[in-house]
Amino acid sequence: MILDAELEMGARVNELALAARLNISRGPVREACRTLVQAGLLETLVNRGFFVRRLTHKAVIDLYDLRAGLMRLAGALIAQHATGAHLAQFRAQVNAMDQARARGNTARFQSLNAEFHAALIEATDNQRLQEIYQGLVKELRLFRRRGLVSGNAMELSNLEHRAIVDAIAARDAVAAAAAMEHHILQGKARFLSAAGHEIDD
Amino acid sequence: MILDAELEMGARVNELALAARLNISRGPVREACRTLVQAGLLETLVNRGFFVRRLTHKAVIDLYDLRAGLMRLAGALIAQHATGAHLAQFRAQVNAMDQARARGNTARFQSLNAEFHAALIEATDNQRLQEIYQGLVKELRLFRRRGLVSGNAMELSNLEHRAIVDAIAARDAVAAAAAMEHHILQGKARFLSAAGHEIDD
DNA sequence: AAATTGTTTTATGTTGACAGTTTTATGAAG
DNA sequence: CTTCATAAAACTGTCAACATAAAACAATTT
Repeated sequence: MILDAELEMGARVNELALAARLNISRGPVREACRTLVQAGLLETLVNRGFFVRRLTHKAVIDLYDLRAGLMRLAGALIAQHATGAHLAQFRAQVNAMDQARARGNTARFQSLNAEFHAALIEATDNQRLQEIYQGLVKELRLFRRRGLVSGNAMELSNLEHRAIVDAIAARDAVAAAAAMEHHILQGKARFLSAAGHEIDD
Repeated sequence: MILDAELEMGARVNELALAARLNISRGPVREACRTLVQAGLLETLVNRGFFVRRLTHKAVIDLYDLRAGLMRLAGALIAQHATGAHLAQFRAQVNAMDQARARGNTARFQSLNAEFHAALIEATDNQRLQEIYQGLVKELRLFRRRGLVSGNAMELSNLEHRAIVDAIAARDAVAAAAAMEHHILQGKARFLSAAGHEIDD
């Protein structure tokens, strides 16, 4: 509900209403909310309840920096560990994104883009890194008014994707790390310059 | 209780007993456990309860890699943002660690070491980075039989600390990032070579 | 009319109880 | 003495109710 923007930022989570809607009692609702607090999607105020976390501009920038750091690490790890199957998958995903871009299908591009990033993180074979990264992505989704992406941005983004895959294929950990970091920081720059119709990554 | 090793790895958390000990009911205990699950200190099995997380050797290695990546990012951020007051604090902490080392006071060295790392992370001015890093440190404490550190390891460690502070003082983000990463990866190497009497960082 | 105070309403924090599952204990058979 | 089946105990998952704090509203005063 939070990620689908059914609950807007700052909104209070009514435990009783939510429990009624889900046909459960308040106990499980509260336990779930505690999980979401730790995940960064909710915040809690004593005797006032749970609220959808309000992300400041700075917090979003911080999250981009964090993602850049994690993705940099991911690049180095993948370059060391990736199998041929992984590389084939990455190439297929990048090609599919080019097709979506050619058709102007931004929604499909974004969907494929998220899958590509998830596949990269999975290939690191670092469970905790996956968990933390996916948590950050969810937090960022709090802020993204999912939408308009220019064809130009898609093209640039996918060129960066190719650079990443090429570095991994060359088993060049340093280059892969740099390409990953650069890609996320480009996404951060797009967010900063065009607040509103940014491309996700 | 988990971090003080009062509950050993793999142990089941008895909700009723814990509630009785704390003079509260099971509800708050369960909510706290849910938080600890998300923090990585507990794991949950349906109809069986909460268990202190069991860290495999690989999971510890993965955590070191993650910490290295986060600390690398921290180094770059600090080099850009640190104030003179920060630098003075860092230098004082490193000097204090040298004194503790000279006296062979390993406990104090470790305590100061933890403070130094916490101060570094704070200086990044990135709230989420702080939270995630401190979470990782807690996870790693699950594994550390806190103890014996050779004087030699302390000396090497503190030399790395000085390299970090010098790079920050020079406002060299690249060097600071590299020094940070190197420091943590050295810690990882110490863990790998000497399982049992490793130095923490 | 604005502000302040008192009252009602709403919602959270917590508790104790119940149902269902897992674990442990018990006892019979091999 | 071990193994398996059965019964008892213990514990988790969930619920409904109570107590308390905050918010909303009404009435009084300035």
